[in-house]
Amino acid sequence: MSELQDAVFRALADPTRRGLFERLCRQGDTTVVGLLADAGVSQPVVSKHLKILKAAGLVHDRHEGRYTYYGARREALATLVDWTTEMAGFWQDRFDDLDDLLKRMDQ
Amino acid sequence: MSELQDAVFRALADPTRRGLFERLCRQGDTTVVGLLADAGVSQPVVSKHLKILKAAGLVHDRHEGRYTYYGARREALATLVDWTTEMAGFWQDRFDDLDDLLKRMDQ
DNA sequence: TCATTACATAGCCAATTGGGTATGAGACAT
DNA sequence: ATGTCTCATACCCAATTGGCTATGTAATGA
Repeated sequence: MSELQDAVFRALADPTRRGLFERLCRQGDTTVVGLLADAGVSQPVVSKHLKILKAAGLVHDRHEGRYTYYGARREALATLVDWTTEMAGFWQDRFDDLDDLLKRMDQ
Repeated sequence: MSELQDAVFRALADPTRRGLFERLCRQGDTTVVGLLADAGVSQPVVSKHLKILKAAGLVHDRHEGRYTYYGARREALATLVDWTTEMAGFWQDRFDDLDDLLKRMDQ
């Protein structure tokens, strides 16, 4: 029901956007042209996707001269984690063996 | 890049589908009519969404007479957890790098 | 000053998506 | 045997989405 939750899930649903976010996680702050290289789409499309990721709180931007550096906001992933944890929680009430999932989440 | 990962993210992007999955997590195996109550959409639409969730491995179904019971498949959440963990991991790595860098600069 | 570079926005279009109604196929009850 | 109930599929439609090109604006460099 949460507005933010919906924005996060929706933003990460597109593979191009997920790819952009992944690259920002891997390599830190990057300019649009920097991201353009392996994005597989045109520059305006990259800008549009970044705008959507920003609206979902998944990235931040910083202007330096004519460059705009984008970076991942990993705190936003908490939305995903919280939801998954909640779903797993409902399960814990229902089943006894959650080991595999819980072990993964422990890491 | 993973086919399954893409299906999972895409399936959970829609609020109606997420709602269905949530209810299955909360209340265990349920029939289509059972889910129909609070879904806010017509029965065929519920069936269609369940089909998409099933294709993503997020739910399973079991036939009993004229009823079809759907249930959440917990293993599928591992896809989400793994991805999130990986993204968080890159963060950790970069943090370590930064730490390392700062230590070098201290000398 | 003028060209170039970095980026965002606007406008366009085809494909996908999420919803609907109509209908068919089994299972069950009367 | 017939009607009802559960569910899935087929088909249709409007809205959204994801891509493109063209263009504008600001910063930089020659």
